Amino acid sequence: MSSEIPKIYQPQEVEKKWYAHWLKHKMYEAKPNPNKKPFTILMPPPNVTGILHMGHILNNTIQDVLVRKARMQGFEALWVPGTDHASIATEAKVVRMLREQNIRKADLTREQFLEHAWEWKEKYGGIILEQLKKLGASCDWSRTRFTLEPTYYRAVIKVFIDFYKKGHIYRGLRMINWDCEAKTALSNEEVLYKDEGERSTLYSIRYPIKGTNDFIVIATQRPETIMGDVAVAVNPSDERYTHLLGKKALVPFINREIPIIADDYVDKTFGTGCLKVTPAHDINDYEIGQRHHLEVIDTINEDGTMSPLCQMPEYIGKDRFEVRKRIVKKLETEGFIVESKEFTTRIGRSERTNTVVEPKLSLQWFINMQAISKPALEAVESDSVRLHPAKFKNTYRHWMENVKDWCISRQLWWGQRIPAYYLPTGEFVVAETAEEALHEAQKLNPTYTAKDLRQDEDVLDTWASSWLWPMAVFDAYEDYDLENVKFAKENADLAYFYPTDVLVTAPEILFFWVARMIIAGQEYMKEKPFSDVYLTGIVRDKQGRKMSKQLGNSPDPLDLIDKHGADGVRIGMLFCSPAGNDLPFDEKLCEQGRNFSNKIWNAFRLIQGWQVDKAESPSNPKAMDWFEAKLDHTLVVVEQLYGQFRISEALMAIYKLVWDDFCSWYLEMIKPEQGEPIDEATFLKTREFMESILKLLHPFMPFITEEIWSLLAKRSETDCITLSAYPVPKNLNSTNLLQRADKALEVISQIRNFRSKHGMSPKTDFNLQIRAQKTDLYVEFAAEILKMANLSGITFLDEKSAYPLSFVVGQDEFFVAVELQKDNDKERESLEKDIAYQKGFLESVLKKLNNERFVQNAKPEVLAAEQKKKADAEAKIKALEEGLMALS
RNA sequence: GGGCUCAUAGCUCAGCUGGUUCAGAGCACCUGCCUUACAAGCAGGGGGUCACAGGUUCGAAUCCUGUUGGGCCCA
Repeated sequence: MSSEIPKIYQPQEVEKKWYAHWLKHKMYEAKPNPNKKPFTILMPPPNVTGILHMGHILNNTIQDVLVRKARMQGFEALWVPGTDHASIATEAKVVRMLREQNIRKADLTREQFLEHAWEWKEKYGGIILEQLKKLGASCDWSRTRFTLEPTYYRAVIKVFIDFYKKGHIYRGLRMINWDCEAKTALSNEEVLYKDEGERSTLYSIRYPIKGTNDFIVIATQRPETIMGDVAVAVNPSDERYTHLLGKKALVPFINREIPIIADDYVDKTFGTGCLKVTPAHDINDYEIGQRHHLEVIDTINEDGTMSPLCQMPEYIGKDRFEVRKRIVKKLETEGFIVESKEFTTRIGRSERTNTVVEPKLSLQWFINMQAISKPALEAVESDSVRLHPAKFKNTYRHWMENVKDWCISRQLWWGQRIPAYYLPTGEFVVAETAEEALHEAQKLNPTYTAKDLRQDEDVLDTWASSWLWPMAVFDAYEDYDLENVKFAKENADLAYFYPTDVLVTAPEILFFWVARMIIAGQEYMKEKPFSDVYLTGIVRDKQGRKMSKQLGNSPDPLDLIDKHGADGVRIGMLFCSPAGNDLPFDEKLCEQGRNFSNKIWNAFRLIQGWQVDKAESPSNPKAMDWFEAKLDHTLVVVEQLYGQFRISEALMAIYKLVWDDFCSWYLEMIKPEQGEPIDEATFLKTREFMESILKLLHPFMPFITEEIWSLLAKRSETDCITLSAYPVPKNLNSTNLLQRADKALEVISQIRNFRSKHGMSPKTDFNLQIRAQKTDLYVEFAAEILKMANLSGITFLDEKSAYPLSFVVGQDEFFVAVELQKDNDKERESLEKDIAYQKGFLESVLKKLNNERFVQNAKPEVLAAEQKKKADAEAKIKALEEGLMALS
């Protein structure tokens, strides 16, 4: 026994050591290799602001498993890592950081702000990738990309221009947050709400119904917007107002006729249940307006004063809040106000100026999706891109068939700035650089100078950069010839690694990202970006809540790795994570993973501790044949499961092979007596088995397998399991052997069961008498049965035994040659119960066999199976009844 | 409101085109063991009217219809 090997596996130093070793020897760097097929995975780039959470652990473990296996199977395996600049999240983070330093974004120029942002990115942006190394991720770090780095930036701009030229990009109206004081658009993140809400007044105002003396009473907190009203909406199920639907109401003062419409958005319990619809000044009203094809009347100017469209000369040019006061007075004097009451509401204020944010319709940039999404729908429909699990195909189809245009502009600074330049006339040109833009502008009017051009302030949606990921990581657009819409020169990486193989991501970004990548791939490569999409579940806590920082219900993955080892955590995550299903995470799963590590470690300790006797001849040929067959069989099963992306099931198959078949059965069969040496043939074969097992495990548990691999034999520095050849099955005609062995193992289990039932210690041996029609199976496995069941001998009988204690396996009867004080009543009861069950079973079988229609309709193999069931049951009943008779 | 999807041991899930690989796995649980590889272990065991109600069939967890209850996406 090698005393220097600890009894319990210690992952901490081992993991650090091997990860450094792999990187030192550049074992995960890939380049085009004509002698190998490529296998490529692109990491969905995590937010650069992110820190590792359980979702990343799951997602990246799966990717690592796939890429490590492919590498061992002889592919040129490439896993490209990187981060996403995440414009909204990062900008918010930087703004918050600056505020802590008493710097306001509004006081900075765009350039100054971006300087701070880059500084932040350099400092914190790599954290998440460093954390992934702790997990064991076998990425090619030399290829790490960032979606805002210069080449990537250029790619995004090029694509914008290309799409613009192709006519796929247009400007359209959309509701944004507007700061009337700063006269600027705000992102949602720049709008603040007081936690406790704000006090406001809710006015109930009556609008006359046209052609009657009746009124309808609406409730509003913004009476200054009534001149922008285009409808009154009520809930369709609100019986109070059903009779008014289709009638016209008249806006006070200006007497505009507006329809009374029904819309589900309206909350019956709020105010009077009647909503005035003002599409220009409220996002929800805007949507109602869209649904009912209503006009938009914008009555408020950029600076928050009333516009001429309000049709009230005395208010034009006056501030919205002043007008509110004056109009309330006027409504009161003219008898329109029914009630006014104070209430608490949520009011958005500008982070910059603290003014009340005005929802404002604004021109934004859109991509016309209908025009470009057809090939992407087709790619999934035809299974050119396969989704796992396939149920997402339906969801995908539905979305793609009802695809909406994509608003790609964002009111932010951190991101690729929209390359549109406005001219004093309000026209604009689109160009890659300011110089080119000027050039274009001068085509319109040669007198323009650089000063006449003003670049769009907004940046592009982050997804408008990440949808190019599969091409941009290979610098595809550096060589892209926009004029001719094709790649100008050969790009070796792109040619070799594209299309990639598998994308592993979350279902919630199936449309935001996956679909758009397919669209972009079809657009520029005329080829899908990947063949298979593995959609993972959401990691939840035990109560089923999504794990999030706000809830604080997510364990820190690095703590878990510290406690259970990276291998343990990886295994724990995968144990219960079928594709597409949520997984309620429980730290116990990592413990199970850790226990498994320890089991493997101890199997290694056993083998390592053996003394080898070269003279000895192999004493366990049957056990070796059997395990060889079992291993081969598992290899086939595991390969199938991988093919179907049933990763957790593949893991479970390997888990059982290792724990049950290898440790509990095989090693126990061949284990020499205490202090005895093992014969060399068995030792070598067993070590070979161990190596195969380690290889099977390596994609799941890279560290412990590398460590044991290095200890199991003398090896050179670069002879690593991570680059070793994955095992392949040797002999596929082993089904018969496995079936026979199963039966032998069943007998052993039954003997153990018998002992347990009769309170007999496993240490007391006895002779086993077998009455069987065919005894060859027991002769074949005699050595194993004797050892595993601790028997003193096996004898075969033609007759019933004199020993009354027996059990039945299949059609064979087994007698335990030992004098036991037996409890006749208990024994009889147990036998009678068994007989009753068997008779019931036989009856159900006979019912089928006696049914003419069954015999006629059932397939021959089904019929044969039923007949065998009948024979087995009859034999068993006979044996049990004999046992019962012997008792009396 | 529209679409998609799910419901099987205490928990997490397998169960392909209906028929002992049909009621299964892992964990948890119970019993007995510190048997020198491993108590983070060994051996054995008990758990389910397959959400509910109908239907099709010789036969349904599996196919059809409805009900109920979850989840996701879009609005």
